[in-house]
Amino acid sequence: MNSAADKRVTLADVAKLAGVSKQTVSRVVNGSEHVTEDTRTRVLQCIDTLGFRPSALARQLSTGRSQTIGVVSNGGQGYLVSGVAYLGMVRQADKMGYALLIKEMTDFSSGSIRTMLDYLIERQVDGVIWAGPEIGDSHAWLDTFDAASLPMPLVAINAKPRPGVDTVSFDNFEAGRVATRHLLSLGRKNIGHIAGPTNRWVSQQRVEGWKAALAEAGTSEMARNVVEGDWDVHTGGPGLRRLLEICPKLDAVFVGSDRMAIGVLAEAHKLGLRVPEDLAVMGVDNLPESAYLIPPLTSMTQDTPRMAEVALRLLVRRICERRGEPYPEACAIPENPLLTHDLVVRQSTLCGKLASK
Amino acid sequence: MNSAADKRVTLADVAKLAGVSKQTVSRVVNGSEHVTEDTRTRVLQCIDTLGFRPSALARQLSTGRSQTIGVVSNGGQGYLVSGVAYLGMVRQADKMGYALLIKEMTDFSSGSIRTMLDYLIERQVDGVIWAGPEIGDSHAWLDTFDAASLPMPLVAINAKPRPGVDTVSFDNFEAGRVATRHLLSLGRKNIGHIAGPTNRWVSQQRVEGWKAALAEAGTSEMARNVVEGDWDVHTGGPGLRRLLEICPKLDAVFVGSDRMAIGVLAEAHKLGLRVPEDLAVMGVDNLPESAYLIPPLTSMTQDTPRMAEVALRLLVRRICERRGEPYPEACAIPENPLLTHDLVVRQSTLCGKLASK
DNA sequence: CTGAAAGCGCTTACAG
DNA sequence: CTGAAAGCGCTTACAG
Repeated sequence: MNSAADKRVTLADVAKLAGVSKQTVSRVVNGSEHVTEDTRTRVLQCIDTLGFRPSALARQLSTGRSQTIGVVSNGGQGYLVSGVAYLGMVRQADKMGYALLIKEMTDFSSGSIRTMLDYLIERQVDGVIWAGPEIGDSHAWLDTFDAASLPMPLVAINAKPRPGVDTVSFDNFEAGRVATRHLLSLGRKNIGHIAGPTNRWVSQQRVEGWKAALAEAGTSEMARNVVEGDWDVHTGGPGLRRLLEICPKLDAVFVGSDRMAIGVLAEAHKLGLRVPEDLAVMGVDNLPESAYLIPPLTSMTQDTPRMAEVALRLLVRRICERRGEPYPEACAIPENPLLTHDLVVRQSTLCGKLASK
Repeated sequence: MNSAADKRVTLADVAKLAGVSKQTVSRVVNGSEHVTEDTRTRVLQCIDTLGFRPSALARQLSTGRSQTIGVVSNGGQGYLVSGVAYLGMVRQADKMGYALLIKEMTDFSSGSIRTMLDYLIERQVDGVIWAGPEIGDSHAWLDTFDAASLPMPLVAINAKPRPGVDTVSFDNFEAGRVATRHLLSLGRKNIGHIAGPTNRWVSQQRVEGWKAALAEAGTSEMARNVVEGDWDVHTGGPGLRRLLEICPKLDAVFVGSDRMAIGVLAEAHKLGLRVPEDLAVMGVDNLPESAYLIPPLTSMTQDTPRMAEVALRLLVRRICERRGEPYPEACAIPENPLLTHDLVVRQSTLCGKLASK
């Protein structure tokens, strides 16, 4: 009898049963204080017997806020962003009372971007996280983006900081520099770098960091020892082989991702190169698995869930600001924060001798 | 001037400018045929000049459909489900014109479940994917679940099939059996199993499959060689050590996840056990990395994105059925399908001699 | 082909 | 403390 097939129970139904106005029921539902304890309990009871569930849709339409944040990603390529980062976002969104509306983009033509933004506007999301990785000129539209042209605030993650656009990214330049310095500090003389795709902002920054470290050490000639991978494990091996062609005396390699580094370790093993004695290897990401590789992999920890969290908080801050409301303390995020990686040294770069220098 | 701060442009605004009724504008927006080419172009032009974006919210309220599917997950534990599976869902949802509303649960008390369902009802999602892994009695509520009590259909993934509840899962029993048969076929006599958490349905099924294979082979005495892990890489090593205590002559191990298998490989290496000569090792998941481990890992491929896709299609089918509408061909999914894993044999179980038997 | 009316289920001022 | 009215922006019959 109380089946879902029945018509939806509305505020009006409750009001009628309780013998009050919709108004009053609304007050009870929203916890207004201006209701007698008497009527409140009566209304609550009617809500219960009728199994009333307020329609969020209707509320959203009248209040103009959807308590929803749109997340635009590109699933195919952003492995980490799509997986681990979601966890950070979902959790944070939940805490702040927002739901996440997930959308995916497959190309970044200006038409597709317009369509996506229009969709989000139609859905009236309260804010947008632009989570697609910056590939080529995929984010070029942000260069001329006028924040005021969008009815809701937008925060980009893992993209190049731009004036007028909120961005939460890792300091990939610094990551490249710290990694390279580490290999230099081991006394390695022929270091190579297997970068991520060269059209990625993240990769480019890491390459710049690597160059900077080499320059600091007066060894800029190594800068040509760079090959391109695609982040994925299967490009690690071929990357190593190409590096060995460029630089046969290669004795260390800074790999752009732990997954490619796994490929490098496999290839080194196949080639009979001892790690770290003959070849020091390090990656970026510090996957849970990395500590258990053979040998355990030195890496740069990248706290992706944290990036997602910070982005969400910043977004909520912007949402509140636009509405002229105070924002929660937790949302006091600095402008365009650059999150840092941490170096975790393990056996793949640490051979007894050199380490204890 | 056309800033977003301005009031929202509505159907009425367009109607006024075009000198027609809201009605007609609505027809144009929704591509109705009963509009003169003349008025259509005029209206379209007005839409363009005004930058009109129809409010999905308002449409949803009047049509009663949100074109949104609620996905309930539990981020902390469902690494794969939360990451890779989302990609399959998002993609499929997009194709079928739905957006995904992501929610996370941290506990499975009946109160939390009720709250979550109420939330989804309030949001008026068109359907629900229940994606939390089945842990202990987390899904017990489904045993007495009356589908008609929910205003929208629900599909559970990776859970025990139950009468009256749509479920899309892997055939983990068969996976356990196939894996164990593989190790038996190699001539191994002392096989062990590192299971996932014993309170997980998935783990239990695999253990049952493993027992079944042993029974078939008349070697049920091996069935006691089971220890529990938590799916994660760090429990692989300890798992192996405990197995060696139980069964010092251990010569093969069926590991419940590739990530734990990575831990096992690391531990075996540390103990001086040769893989596969002394110890054959295999996992489940067939991660991209697994082919590049040392040695390359035999595994059972688990197409998680496909599970997500299938679940979404089945859900869309149910949504259409409830409304008495025909459903897309792609949604003709069988009831409670069990997806299968594929055995991928690699070096970690394949030593020359035994393999060529 | 086109339009006036009523309704989706809430909330926001405004009175009492 | 409580209620009648108008409105959020669209769509669904019903007429013409």
